[in-house]
Formats: sequence, C-alpha cells, structure tokens
Amino acid sequence: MDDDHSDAQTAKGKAARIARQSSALYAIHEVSRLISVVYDDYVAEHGLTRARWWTLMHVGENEGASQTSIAAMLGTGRAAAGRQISKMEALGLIERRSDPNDSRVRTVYLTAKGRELLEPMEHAGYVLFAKFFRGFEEAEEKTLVQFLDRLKANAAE
Amino acid sequence: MDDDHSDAQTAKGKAARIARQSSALYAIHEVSRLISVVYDDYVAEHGLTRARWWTLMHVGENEGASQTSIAAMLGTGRAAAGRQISKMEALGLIERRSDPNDSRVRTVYLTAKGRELLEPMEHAGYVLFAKFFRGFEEAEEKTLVQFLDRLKANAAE
DNA sequence: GGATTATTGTATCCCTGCATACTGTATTAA
DNA sequence: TTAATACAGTATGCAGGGATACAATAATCC
Repeated sequence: MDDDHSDAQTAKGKAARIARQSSALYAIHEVSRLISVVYDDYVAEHGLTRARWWTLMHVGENEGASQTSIAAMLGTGRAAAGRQISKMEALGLIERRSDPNDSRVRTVYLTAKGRELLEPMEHAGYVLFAKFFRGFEEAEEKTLVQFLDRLKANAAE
Repeated sequence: MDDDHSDAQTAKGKAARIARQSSALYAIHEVSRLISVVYDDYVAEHGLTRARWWTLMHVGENEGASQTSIAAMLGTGRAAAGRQISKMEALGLIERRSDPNDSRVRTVYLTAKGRELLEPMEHAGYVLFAKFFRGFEEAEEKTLVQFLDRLKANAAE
C-alpha cells in the first residue's frame, strides 16, 4: 500500500514513524500537564485541584467504598489515593468511617460541604470540556477515547 | 444528522458526550502516568528516567543551547529544566559551560558518558514505541498526533 | 485452634512539574 | 551615564504519583 519504491524511502518512512510515535507519547505528557494546569485554574476558587475533583466525583458516586476501591477507580495506587483522601478530609470535604465488618478498611463518604461542591464542579466541567474539545466532532472524540484505551491496554501488556 | 427524535434523546446524548470528554481527559492523565512508569522501567538500567531521557535527547540535538531554550523545547518551565540538568550533570551525563557573550547564560553539552547513552536510549525507544503502538495503523498514529496538537492548542486558548 | 498468607491503610523516600520570589546580568530609555 | 526594565538561572514550597516497607487485621490451610 505504501509507495515503497526504494529502500531509502522505506527507511525514511520508518524513521518518520518512530519520530511520530515518540512525539505522540511526549505530547500526551504535555497535554496531561496542560490539562492539570487549566483544571486547577478553573477550580481553584473552590479550593480544589484536578486530582481532588476527580476524587470527589468518585467518592460521591460510590459512597461507602473502601480507599482501595477508590484507588482502583482512580487508577492510582493506594498510597496516592490515601494521601488525597487525607487532604480532602482535612479540608472537610470527605469523611472516613471504619468498616464494622473489617477493621482494616476505612470507608469513605462525602460531607455536606463536599456534596455542595458536586454541582459547581460539574458546571466547571462543562466549561472545561468545551474549551478542550472546541472544534472536535463527536466521532473524533470517540476515536480519541478508543486510542487512549488501546494505549492503556498496550502499556499494561 | 443525529437521530434526535426526542428531547430526552438529545439530553442523554449531551450527557454521554460530556462523560466521554471527561473520561478522555482523565485517560490522558492515566496514559501519561503509564508511559512514565513503563519508560522508567525500560531505561532504569541506564540510570535514567523518562524525563531525563528526553532531556538527554534534546541536549544531544542542540548542544550549546541555553537552559531556557532547552526548557522551551521540553515544554516545561525553566526551574524544572534546570533541576533536571543539575541532576544529569551530577550523573556526569551533561556539562554546563558559561556563555562568553552573556554571563547569565549557561550553555549545555553532553559529556562522553552522556553521548554513549544516546544509542541504547534510541534502541529502547524503538522497543517502547512498538509496545505502546501495537495494533496501531500509521494513519491512526497521525490522527492521534493531530488530536493532541488540537488539544494543546485549545488548552493554550 | 494455630501458622501461613493476603490485604488494608500508612509512612517514607523518590521523581516530576508549576508558581513565585530572588540574584545577578543585559538591555533599553531618559 | 544613569535608571528602569527585561531576562537567565536558582531556590523554595506546593501538588501529584510510584515503590517499598510496615503494622494491623483477615482469610486460609493444615
């Protein structure tokens, strides 16, 4: 299918592909940082950050879940999730309770204060998503999600 | 184009789209972390990390550049780049020299030891890229790069 | 039951990046 | 020439996450 009418062409094509893959992976890194900065800017007035916002959402949708399961939902390790939960508990947004069935487990709930943030955060989300995906067609967004899922799967082997 | 034969349908579609955008942005965050972990794993034997590897590459291709310009290439702030360069100087991979024309500037060069890493790192790159992009067609990779560029541009407003 | 194994949450230390403030040094304006 | 301004690099403190080791508690397997 490629017009590989010469070895040089093919070699050049390979090099170009590698360069593209390389820059794609780095671009993901950059975009991730950019997302973080823009998010944080938007939600700073509520005393949140991107990571805390995500934690808030997941806890809100899974009240009573253990920290480990929250970590799994966030795709992070237990330590990272635990730290985040600690900080948000200190901010009065989250409440930890002990599980009567398993004293190792600490279940997590939103406080009233935390719950009050859900709606404004959701609204901030709309604005943010619109900003990032300006000019994107729905089909393109779906394709992007698929690409990311495939990358994730490949990374996990 | 959409089969919006009811308001509920449309509302549901909007919600779905927002959910998709949301998860896409989070997926970028996750994939970025995964890339970091996998990279670090691959290059750990050479005493490097993903960030250091990128720094090494950029310095190697732009010897004599100032730290600020390296930071610009990396897309990070001067502080982050400077720290990275300091660490790599401590590792003996990079050498800082003072610019005779501007004593504020510190130009950056690879040491022999740093240069020796270029090739193994390049090879590690091939393996890594192949791992991440397994199953990807070239056209898809190009599309992904375009998506990321657009996200980057949108983030920057 | 008792010993081994697995799991939960935490603490510690590392890497990475942002923001800000600060020190020099150039550059520019007056 | 002097004063104001801009810029390079650094230091510090913050946020976020990974890896590992640990204590306490379950769960399992003799």
